[in-house]
Formats: sequence, structure tokens, C-alpha cells
Amino acid sequence: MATYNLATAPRTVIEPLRARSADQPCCLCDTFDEDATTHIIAAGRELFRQSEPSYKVFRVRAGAVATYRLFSDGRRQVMSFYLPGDFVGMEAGVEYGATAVALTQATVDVMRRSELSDLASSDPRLSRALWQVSLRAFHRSEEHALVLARHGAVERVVAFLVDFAARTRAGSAFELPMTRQDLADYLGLTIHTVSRTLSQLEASGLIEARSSRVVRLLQPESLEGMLQ
Amino acid sequence: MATYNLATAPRTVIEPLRARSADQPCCLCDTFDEDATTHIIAAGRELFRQSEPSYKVFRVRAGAVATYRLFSDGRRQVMSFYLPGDFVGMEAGVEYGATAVALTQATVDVMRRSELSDLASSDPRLSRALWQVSLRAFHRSEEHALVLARHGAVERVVAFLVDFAARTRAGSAFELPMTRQDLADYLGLTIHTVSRTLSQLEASGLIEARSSRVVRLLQPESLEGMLQ
DNA sequence: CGAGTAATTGATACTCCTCAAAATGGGTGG
DNA sequence: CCACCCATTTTGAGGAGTATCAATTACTCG
Repeated sequence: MATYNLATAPRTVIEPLRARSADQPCCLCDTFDEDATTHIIAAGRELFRQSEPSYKVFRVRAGAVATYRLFSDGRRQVMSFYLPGDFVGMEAGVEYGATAVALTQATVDVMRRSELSDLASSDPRLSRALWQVSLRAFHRSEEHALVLARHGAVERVVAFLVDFAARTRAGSAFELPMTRQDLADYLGLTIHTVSRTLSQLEASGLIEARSSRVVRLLQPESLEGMLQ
Repeated sequence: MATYNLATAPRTVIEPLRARSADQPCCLCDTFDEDATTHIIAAGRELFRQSEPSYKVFRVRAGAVATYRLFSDGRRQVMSFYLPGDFVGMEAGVEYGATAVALTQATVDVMRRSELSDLASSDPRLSRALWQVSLRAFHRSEEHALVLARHGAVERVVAFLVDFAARTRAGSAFELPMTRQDLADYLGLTIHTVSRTLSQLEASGLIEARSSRVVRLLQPESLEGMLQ
């Protein structure tokens, strides 16, 4: 436990997990609801590190988590963002393939991988649910690859905004849990280009940025039209 | 069957599937060995198209297959290359997420998805094997995303060459089954940049290009050093 | 051997990264 | 409550690298 840098926060009131749970396989959600232990993790703390043995699996209940890998030249590639309802560390092999860090203070449910594995071996529905989570991770990764394959900073940023808006479902306006640097490392750009692109989108009247973390899509249909 | 453009080639002698089968879950291989029907597909023919219902799953026995998606502006993104021993179409939902095309004449084993699903429902080992195939697809997709995230044409091309050499295991020299255009669409570059980069790598003494399709890695350790 | 495709190579323009600096915002201490 | 500091974000100018346009060369197949 100590090796995972889980903040030993007091067990305050845990927010119920409403958002996005309908997306996930229900019997896996039930398993987490019953058997997982809940932790509160401070912003910036790591859930696990790349190449560590993957003993634990997580579900985000509140806040946001990101996974990333480091290159030898110091560059960082953010692989995925996780929002409430998402499972983290589920598609790892014997070792985690990336490092997971809390972008904001986050509430997560934790289970031992072996426990989940044991339950799945006697429950075909749970086994199937684990498969579906992997399939979902695959599709996310393919979409990410499609974003990274796009030429042009505007297309990449817009692709992210549209995807993120769809995930949060908080109307057209939403709050970004990540810094510009996180965004840049996710999109394969620099923070300068991300910042410039967002300013450019605002000047074009396509988005509104109330603050650097709060974005509103003013013309969602135009934005989506720029993509597929 | 007709809708899949499977070439109605005569059932000539089918090459045994030696290469890379050790990588794959054995009980899934056994299932294909027993229950699949074998087809020979001409180069350029499609196995399936994006958004079609995913009735069939494939295993490549000989030749090479690529999957791709099209953007509205006509650009094409190659999602993955498949070599002998690889399964194609396995991670699809109710519809295929991409179009699959034979890059060369290919020999493929075909099964109905429903048949595989039925067998898996009564065989936990097979069910687990399907999961492992999805996990493998996920890891492939993540590696692809990492390649696309790399700045610099040289890094992308080298990353592809190193990865492909590891997959073929044909010593340091191997034949590329895809065109420069396929490669460019996989790497998010133009054919001009890919061609220039390969010429540049050859001029640097890092690779040898006996023909445009045959590549030999002269300094594999240097090439790998350029990446991670 | 000839036609059509694929691949290579050159010149130019444009985009994004790099280096640099200013501005904004949040938090702490006086 | 205000002033200060630090981190984050924004903006600017210049340069490196790739896309684009164009043309030539190499290759494959009939």
C-alpha cells in the first residue's frame, strides 16, 4: 500500500458514483461496489508506476487520472485521461505499461488484481466484463492514435475538445482537469502551440474560455465538422 | 460470402502456419485449425469494410493484411498491419471499426463470429484467449500511438523498422509487404517524406535497401538507441 | 518492349518547435 | 486586506522540418 503513495486521507463522505457508470459493464461495477476499498488521492500523487508489478486495479469515483510514459529524451507522452466511472490499470500485463497520476484530488476504488481474477474465473459474466473493458481501452487507444495522426494543431485540439465534451456530458461547458502541459503531452504538441490554438479558436468564435480551465463549445457542429 | 470479395481461388496447397503462432493463445489457434475455412485473397481485395456488421473473424496464414480508416478530406489512416499468425477483426464490436485489405496475396482462415462466441461461452480457456487477443491489440495500438506521437520523420520510420523487424524475425533483412503510401498512411507522413527518410537512413549507413521493398538493418543497436 | 504505376528527388511555402519575455492567477505571509 | 512570490499561461520572433507542387527515374506487368 505504502509503495503506491495513496494519501492516507480520512474517510470522509464519499460521493456516489453517478456519472458514466451506465457505460461500464454493470457486473464489474457491482463487484467494485461490493469488494473495493475507497481511497482519496491528492493531486499529483501516483497510483502506480510503469514497470511495477500490477497488483492493483482502480476505478475513478471522482476527480481525474492520467497515464503516461517517459521517453529517454525527457519527453512525456500522456496515454489516456480517466474520468469518474473509468477503470485504470485493468489492461496491464504482469507489469503496468504506464505511470498513473492523479490530475486533481481523486477518489478511487481499489481492488487486488488477483481477487478480481479469482472472481472472474468462477463468473463468466465478470470474465466477459473484463474483456469488454479491454475492448473499450483498445477503441480509446485507436481514437487517440487517430488524433495524433492528424496534421495540424487545430485539428488535434478540436478532436480532443469534442471527445472530452462527449465524455463529460456536462452540456457544452466543462472544466478541464489537466494543465496545458498535460494536454500538450497528450496531443503531441507543445504547451505554446496548445495555448495559441485555443486562443485562435476563441478568436474565431468557436469556443469560449472563461478561464484557462473552463471551456465552452460555442459551435459544436462546426467543431465536429472539422473532424470526420 | 460474396460481399466480402473473397477470391474464389482453387484450394491449392495451403502452407502450414509456423511463424509467430507461438505468440498467440494456443487454444484459439487450435479452434481455428479445426473449425476455420481457408481462403486465398488476391492483393488489393478487401476482407471487410468499416461499418459493416462484423460477422467474420480472420487469421492470417500467409501474406499481409492492413486495416485503415478514411477521413472526410480523403486522407487515409492505416491502423495496423497483420502478418502470419495474427488475428484480424477480432476486436470489432457489432460493426467493423476499419476496412481490412490484403496488401499481398494472402491466405486467411475465416470463422463466423457467432460460432467462435458460442464455443467461448462453454470454454473458459477460449474465452480467456479472446481476451488476450484484445489485450494484444490494445498494446499494439498504444505502441502505434507512441510512434505517431514522435516528432520527426526519422524517429517514426526507425520505430516502424525496428518493430517490423522484431515481428518478422527474419534476421536483420526482411521484405516489406506494403507500399510507401501504406507506410506513409501508417506513420502519419507523406510518401515523399518516407522515401526521403529511408534514403537518408541508407546514406547514413544505418540500413541497406536492396530494392524498395527489401530492407536490411545494418546497425540495429544504433537504430533502437534512437528510440527508447 | 511499352505503358502505367510506384518511388525518388528537387524547390518552395507553411506550420510548428525553439528560445525569449511578458502577463495572469493562486497561494502565502505580513 | 494587500503585497509578494511562484507556477502556469499567454504571446512574440526566428528557425528547423515537413507538406506541397513539380518533375524525373525505376519498376512491374501485360
